[in-house]
Amino acid sequence: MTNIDTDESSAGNNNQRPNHLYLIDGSAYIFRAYHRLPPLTNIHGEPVGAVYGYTSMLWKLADDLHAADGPTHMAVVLDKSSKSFRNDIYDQYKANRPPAPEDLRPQFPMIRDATNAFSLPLIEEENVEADDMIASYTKAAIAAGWRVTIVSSDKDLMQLIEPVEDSRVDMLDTMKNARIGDAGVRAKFDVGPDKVGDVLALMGDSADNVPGVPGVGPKTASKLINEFGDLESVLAAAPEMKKSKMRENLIEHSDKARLSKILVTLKDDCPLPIALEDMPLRDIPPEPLAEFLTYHGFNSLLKRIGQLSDVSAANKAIAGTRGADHDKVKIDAAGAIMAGQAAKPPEMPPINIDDYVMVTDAEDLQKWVDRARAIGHFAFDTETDSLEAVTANLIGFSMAITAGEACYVPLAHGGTDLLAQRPEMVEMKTALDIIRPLLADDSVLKIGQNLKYDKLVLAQHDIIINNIDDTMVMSFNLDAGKHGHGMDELAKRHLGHECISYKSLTGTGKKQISFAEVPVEDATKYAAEDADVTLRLWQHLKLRLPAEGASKIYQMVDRPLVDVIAKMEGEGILVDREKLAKLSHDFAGEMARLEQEIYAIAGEEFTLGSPKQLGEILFGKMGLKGGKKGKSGQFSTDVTVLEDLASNGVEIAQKILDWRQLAKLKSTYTDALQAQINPKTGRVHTSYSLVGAQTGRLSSTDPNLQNIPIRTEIGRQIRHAFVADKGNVILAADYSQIELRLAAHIANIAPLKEAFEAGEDIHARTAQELFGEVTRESRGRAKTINFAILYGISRWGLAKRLEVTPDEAQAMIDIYFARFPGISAYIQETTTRVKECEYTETLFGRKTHFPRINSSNGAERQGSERAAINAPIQGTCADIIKRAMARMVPALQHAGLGDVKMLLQVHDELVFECPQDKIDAASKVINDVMANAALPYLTLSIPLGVDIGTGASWGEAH
DNA sequence: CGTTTCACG
DNA sequence: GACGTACGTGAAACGT
Repeated sequence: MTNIDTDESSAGNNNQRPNHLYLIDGSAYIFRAYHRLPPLTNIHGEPVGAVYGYTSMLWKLADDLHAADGPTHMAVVLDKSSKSFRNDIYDQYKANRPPAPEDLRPQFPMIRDATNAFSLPLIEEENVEADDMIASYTKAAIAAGWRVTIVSSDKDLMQLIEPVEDSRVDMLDTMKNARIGDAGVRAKFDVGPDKVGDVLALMGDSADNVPGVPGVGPKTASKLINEFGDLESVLAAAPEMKKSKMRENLIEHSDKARLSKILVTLKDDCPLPIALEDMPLRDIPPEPLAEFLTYHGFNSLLKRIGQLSDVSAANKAIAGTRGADHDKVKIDAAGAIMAGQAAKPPEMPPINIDDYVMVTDAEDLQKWVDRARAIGHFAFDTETDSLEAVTANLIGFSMAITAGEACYVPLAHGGTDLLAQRPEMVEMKTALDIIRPLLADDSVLKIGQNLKYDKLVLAQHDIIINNIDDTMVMSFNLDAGKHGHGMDELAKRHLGHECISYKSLTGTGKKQISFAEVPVEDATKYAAEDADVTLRLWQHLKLRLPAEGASKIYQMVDRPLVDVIAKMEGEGILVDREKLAKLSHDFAGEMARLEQEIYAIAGEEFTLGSPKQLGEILFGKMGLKGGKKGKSGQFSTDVTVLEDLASNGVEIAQKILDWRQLAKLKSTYTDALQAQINPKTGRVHTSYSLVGAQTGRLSSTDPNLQNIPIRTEIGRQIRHAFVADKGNVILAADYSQIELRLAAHIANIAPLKEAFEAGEDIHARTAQELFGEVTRESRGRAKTINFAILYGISRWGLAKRLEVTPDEAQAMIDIYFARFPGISAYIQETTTRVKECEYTETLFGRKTHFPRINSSNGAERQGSERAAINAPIQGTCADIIKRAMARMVPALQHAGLGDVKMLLQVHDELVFECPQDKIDAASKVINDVMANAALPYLTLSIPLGVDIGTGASWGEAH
């Protein structure tokens, strides 16, 4: 891990610091990459594992470039031929090397292409080894007063490090992400860098066929050198040593040792083919690099091209604004620059809950508001009596102006109970009138943790919050997959602070009290702390956003969505209560009938909803076959098991399946939804979480409106209960096959792209490619395989789904990969990359972290691998529909369709409530916005198809 | 509070 | 040799 100061002392005086030359030992890297990476092939079928590894390594360095003491000059050094002066003095030198593997040889010229693609100078001289060239350049650079970093892990090169604590030469091992200086050499060889040659001469090097002295290995060699000083002294002292095999060997093989010394000593006076000054590091021109990446289909790198400059700009911004604070910016395994959790947060006074102020009169409040306006930003938080924003009552609010400077404004403590003692408070209306203009002011930034909630609560009081930053969303854009994004967790992680728990104030369970009943003194500590912590978190996270390349997704996609989602939740959707009640009643009747039949067959009554009891009845008492026990030792009774029984004519199984379906529909939907109708609005208001799904999708709770039934006719009836208000229709617009389209684009699957371009039935096309014919059967299988591919396939998983043997499933996978070579390249490239940097990215740069991708637990690791294959596709889909949503509101407004309301999002579908006379106009706008949502940032190689339907209910609109 | 099942994309 | 085999979610019910 490399720590680089970005404070003023180093970043602020770039002009004065010495030139810094990075010398990349390209040849050594190729071999390591070749052996370390799986045998990847590019889209042309050429082996490119080593090329990919090499390209990734250069990429990492490109990030390093922008560090404060990063390179000013850079060059790649390659071996041109296998011969050098060493072969003239010792014909056995490197003679034991096997020839390069067949699939590595064609990669050597590609390494040159890669180097050229990065517009880096390439040094390769006939009859000169790369090591000697590196030694010569190092010597010249040091003589000129420069610093040198050798990008290699070759131990021979360690001789070039200066034997002092602050060596001007160091080595960088990009695979281990380690920097090696004088101390690193001593740790490895137990001698200083200047004695490494002597140690190597004694121990020899089997890889290069350097003989050394028989019987002397690294331990003995360093011991001898430390005792006698250098090789010649060791050899001279040998006759005086006490009699041993080692003494004999030292005497007998002294010539070999001297020869070895010559062989390992680097030649540092080679003529320099390019002058030092002629390899300055410039911005990397994107075109040649893009061309190279495109040719090989290195798509994940390709789409990150923009970041090379992004990172540069972001880092400069940090160096410029940070000034006095001493944060470290470090380079992680991926080379992404992170000011991570390990970094100390910006310096702030400690959190002291006794410093917080309670504001109880209007003049005081006005002073806080004026101060917030003067500073231009503040943290804000509302306190209410409910988690449900649409119905929650406002109890008070808190503000934090600077770290530690926070207040709470109680508004409705003591409740409405006339007997209760009401504490002194600013009158609600007065207080709201004072903060309303501030919250609406576009020039003052409002910082909050999940501000969507506060927006909804305050919307009840005609307060609009403009210009926001949301720490929860910021955290999600930085750390999705690493940890949760709740405030308490973030405070602990980033500030080392344990927040006062809500429960400690209100209690839990039966005894729980409303926040309005919490004493104002306690409420002040709690609420002001929330605002204070939010402000501190913001100061921490806002620095990380640009440094870690997360600004784009935050600013372009997720931040604008907070307003949009709040608006949708506030609208809610109209639900036909009578329809649901009737369904509940019908389901209950049918369930009762089935229940009796089931008990009759089973011969006893039992709890039908208990999988445990059911399993015992079926496989124990009735002795049916096909019982599988899971790890809990319980019989499984899930659909696959019951369907299996049913298809074998087991009557009870089908009845249980039917009962189960009804029980599910009734409890989860028809009963529950009625209870979710908001009494104030008469509509159902779901709550969307912007941070709920690691891939960037939304999730929906209370109630979940993203899993309303559709697949079965009986379940589908529930959709008919979601209706439009008078004079309106429900308009449902969904992306057609968007995940497959994006997979075709991202993995560059030519036949699928053609099919989408031509508007073909994609599963039929897949069936044609795979099985040579399109039948109902083959199309169904093709559909299953298509989805399996998106999810990271395994032969066993596919076998289970298709009810074939794993071997047959594997055969289908093989054919699929052969017909669509892009997909296997994508899978290989994605898994390789995620193993290196532990995150994936969408086309819009959204990161999802996979901290368990290198787990030693196989199941855990493979699970992460499959998720990582899926994440860029699912995540890009989420990005696209989110962009469509953010643009939809102004687009409708602009078209004079402000009364068309966006109500729901279901991953690839948007549901609107639309005045009957505006269906055509709205359809056009909605289609336009959705189909073009990727533009202009991203031009896809496939069209995005949108299907739109309308009807009196959601069910009819499909 | 964990497990099982099942609703959706 | 076992693990457990499709990705992402949330809700309800059971049973400890």
